[in-house]
Amino acid sequence: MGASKSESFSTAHNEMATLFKALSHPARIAIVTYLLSVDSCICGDIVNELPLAQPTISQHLKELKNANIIKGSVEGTAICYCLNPETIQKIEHYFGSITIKLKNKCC
Amino acid sequence: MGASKSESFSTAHNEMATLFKALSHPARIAIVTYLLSVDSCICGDIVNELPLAQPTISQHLKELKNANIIKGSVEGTAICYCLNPETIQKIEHYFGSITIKLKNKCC
DNA sequence: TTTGTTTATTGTAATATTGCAATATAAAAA
DNA sequence: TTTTTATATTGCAATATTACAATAAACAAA
Repeated sequence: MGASKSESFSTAHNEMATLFKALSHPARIAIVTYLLSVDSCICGDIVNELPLAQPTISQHLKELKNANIIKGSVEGTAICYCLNPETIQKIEHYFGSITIKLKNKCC
Repeated sequence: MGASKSESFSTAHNEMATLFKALSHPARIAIVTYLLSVDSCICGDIVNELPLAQPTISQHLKELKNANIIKGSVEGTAICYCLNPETIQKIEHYFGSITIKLKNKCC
């Protein structure tokens, strides 16, 4: 095997897992952190910032984009990437509701 | 290649990536959801609940445990698993601080 | 048009993950 | 002690991910 049996799980569970998978690599966390720390958000800046080759960064950006964690807009030759607040809030809400449920439990 | 260049990134970035990787599979999301929905938290119940074989569940539980997302305590022959509130709060805080930073930005 | 700049895609090698049968381990029950 | 019950480990096949060189695509500038 090797393929995960995603069809055996609910859409909601698969959606959350997909979001977390997009964030499960240090380079992608570094990209998110970088996008938060700067005003502009040009792809080339990310390539200069991270210790990875340009095709690798492009691949990581694609995964973040596919998961709707970032959005990209064309700015002439360059592409400006930024975080998608909706998706961030979605994840934040997920953990918020877990915390509420945890308060009414013990172990 | 195939190995991620984790040594090129900060400890903080690697730690967050490790937490998200632990949550990046629908079976592990389903386990977290199940633990939140029940009072008891016996391993065998999880095996009955999920559409995966016992060794596979055991492997997923191990990954959640390694990431400190769940804790397990021996109860006779059985093992009682539960969520670790500290780790959940850590992740919740991560997104909380992102949201705050995002409010002071535009795209 | 040609050249330079920026980002994406393709192809591929190295490594990691997933799933499970078989088996091991550990503790309770008989 | 032997048996049963519950969970973990091992070994392996199928698949996915990661990284990057080479190349392509898209667009601006000369």
